[in-house]
Amino acid sequence: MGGGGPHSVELSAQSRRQGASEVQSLETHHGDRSVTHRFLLYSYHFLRLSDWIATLGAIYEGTCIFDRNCTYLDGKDFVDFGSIDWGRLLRNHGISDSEKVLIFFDDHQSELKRLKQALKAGFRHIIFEDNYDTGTCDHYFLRHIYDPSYIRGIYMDLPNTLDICKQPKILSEKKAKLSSIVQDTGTFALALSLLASLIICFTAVEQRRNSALRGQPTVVVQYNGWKGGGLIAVSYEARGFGVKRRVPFISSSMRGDEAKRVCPGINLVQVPVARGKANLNLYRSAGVEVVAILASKGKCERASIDEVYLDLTDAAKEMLLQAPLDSPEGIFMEATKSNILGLPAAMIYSECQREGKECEGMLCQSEADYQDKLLACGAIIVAQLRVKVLEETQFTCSAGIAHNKMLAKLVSGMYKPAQQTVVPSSSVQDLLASLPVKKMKQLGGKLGSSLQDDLGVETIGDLLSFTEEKLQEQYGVNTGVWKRFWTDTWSKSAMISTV
DNA sequence: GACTCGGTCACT
DNA sequence: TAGTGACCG
Repeated sequence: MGGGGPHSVELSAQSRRQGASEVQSLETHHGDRSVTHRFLLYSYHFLRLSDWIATLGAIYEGTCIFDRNCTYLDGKDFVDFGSIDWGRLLRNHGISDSEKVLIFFDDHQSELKRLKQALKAGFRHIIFEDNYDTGTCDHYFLRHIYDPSYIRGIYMDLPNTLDICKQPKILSEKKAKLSSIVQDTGTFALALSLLASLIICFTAVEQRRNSALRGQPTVVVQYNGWKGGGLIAVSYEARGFGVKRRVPFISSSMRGDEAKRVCPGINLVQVPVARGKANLNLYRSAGVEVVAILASKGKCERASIDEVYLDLTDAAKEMLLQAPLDSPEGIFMEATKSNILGLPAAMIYSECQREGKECEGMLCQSEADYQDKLLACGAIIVAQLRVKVLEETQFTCSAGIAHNKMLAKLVSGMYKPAQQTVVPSSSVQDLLASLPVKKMKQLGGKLGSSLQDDLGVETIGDLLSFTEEKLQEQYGVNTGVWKRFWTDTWSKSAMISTV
């Protein structure tokens, strides 16, 4: 069933079963619509397709209709999309212009592979849909890397970012320092770090230990005696029920009893105890397992019990040398070889623009600069690593891929669980400009609050508009936090291996 | 009675 | 240098 990951076969079988009933309901539901255009269907499953058909109906009002006269390439008649003689099949349906066909992919296959095949067959209107629950699998495709606007609010363009603080009042000394950092960054633009963060490793570890907990809402608690114990980790299944470690606007944390009330079926796992205290060694060693895998691709720096930074600069450069990303062919080859694209994914929607040329342009992007290409390689490597981690440890993890640790960390949790987020060139400005100060590492506490309350700043953009004198007057720029802020923001945050 | 508590960093 | 506080997860 195509080149999917280990989940594909299983999910496809499930999807097929659901497909039969789904088709039934589609015909009933859309049967009274007037047919103005033939909708050719290639699919071997129809998971939640009805929703999408309805959506399409709204988008392409009157032009997209489910048609009884479908050719089903399904079951024993299955032919892979890329192997179908589309010219002949279209003619059989009286369609002469393939550019007027809308292709709808819901097959959880490599989007790049499909895009290439579709373009080759003359199709120009393509929608990719994917609808598995997040966290079950992962997915990655080029637009993530090459389309700066695709990932909202993330960008990396140091000179432009500096423009944010164009106030001439910045102390010349500080300015010089900043410039030197930027200069440094310019040369090291080749440097790339990324952060991978193990998601809720405590519950994941417990779920791996006890198969009965897998897929079940689970929390790890300590000090079971009072109100069910304090929550130290919450699985994503449990989060779906509204269980969380901290309850917003209420000073107390959620405890075991409260979790049980919100989610009666929840599993409370007692954290291991040694000498009367919580012993997290089990979870630490789980992290070590992951780091051991990541370390094969670059220097690792453990940031916390469940987070690690990985410097992929060399690995990315090497990949780029071996397979320059100038041609889509190379990208396709590498991407396919990397075995990341075939994995079913969290919901990703992409649509080629009306003109086929734009579509191809999106792919080629030969103007994409070297840094972005490195990021692209980094993203591919990370996807590979995450697959490997999943296979070898059963843990899923999220990752941020960026040119410095601060940005990587910042976005690593933007899409989760089990997803990765790339910080392409040209979006950092928007991100930082709109980033609430408290989201910035080290500004999550009192200092961040003071900045908001005293100076009225809401975003990093606001903050950067303040002069050095003002900030110094209020807080003193020489505090460690402040120095770290600048360093992490502007520099590559040189890796310090602690493994 | 109870908002986890231990690691890390910066400062003194 | 040991002690303290902020921050984090």
